[in-house]
Amino acid sequence: MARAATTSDVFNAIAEPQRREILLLLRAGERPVTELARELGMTQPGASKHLRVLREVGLVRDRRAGKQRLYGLDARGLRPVHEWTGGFEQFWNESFDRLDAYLQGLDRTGQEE
Amino acid sequence: MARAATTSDVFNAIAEPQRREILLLLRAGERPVTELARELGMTQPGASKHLRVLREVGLVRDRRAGKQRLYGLDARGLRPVHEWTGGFEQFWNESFDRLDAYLQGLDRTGQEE
DNA sequence: CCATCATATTCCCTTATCGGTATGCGTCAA
DNA sequence: TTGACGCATACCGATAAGGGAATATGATGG
Repeated sequence: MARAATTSDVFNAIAEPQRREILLLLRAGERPVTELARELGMTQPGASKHLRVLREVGLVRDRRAGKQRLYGLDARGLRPVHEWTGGFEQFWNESFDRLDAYLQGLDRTGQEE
Repeated sequence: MARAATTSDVFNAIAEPQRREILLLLRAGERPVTELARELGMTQPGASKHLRVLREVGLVRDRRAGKQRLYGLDARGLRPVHEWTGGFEQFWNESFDRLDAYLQGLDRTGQEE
């Protein structure tokens, strides 16, 4: 049972580096599949499959334009991720104070390895 | 070649729902493995394995406390994720304007399926 | 040193994922 | 209608992830 109910989850969708690349590119505007594939150095089926995942979680939208199919960004799904990580914001500041205490302490016990 | 170079990446670490739960719990303070497992309804080995992933990407730190091993949050690694998604912030506002135009357009062509 | 408790690791199985290649399907032009 | 183009899907192989159960490791108390 690999990766449990992770599928079709936005967190999972952006766990893939190439999919993140696609999203970054789409900030500049819509693109057809072939152009995405070319810009990212992947095959056309590869791009299509990543786009399918992104579409299923709602991060991209597609639109027909003649023979082409233009993919566009729908970044609204990224907002929950931004907010989720934002829930830790106080902790990554606090880390420098409270965590440093840990780090000293565990260096003392765990250094012989 | 499943999941490519995703491994040992923070994005991948938080792609797992249970690992996200662990991080949320650890905001309230350090905890031993067994307590985490109990609170999340998973087995002890299961918790240990998830904690291992989180440790390898630097999201948690462990510290010995007698027979126990206390895990604590190190949220600094979440900051890049927060910033990455933040790079799309203007787009999830803009979406309501620009994207709605797409959506109307593609409903017209893609509705027969 | 031995027993015990807490945790990590290993093994096994099932399943998902990624990449590539080949192929199917829809659209447009002639 | 046919052929070319753009893209999606199916299939295949390799990989590795997640869960469970059993076991190993490590520290502690007596």
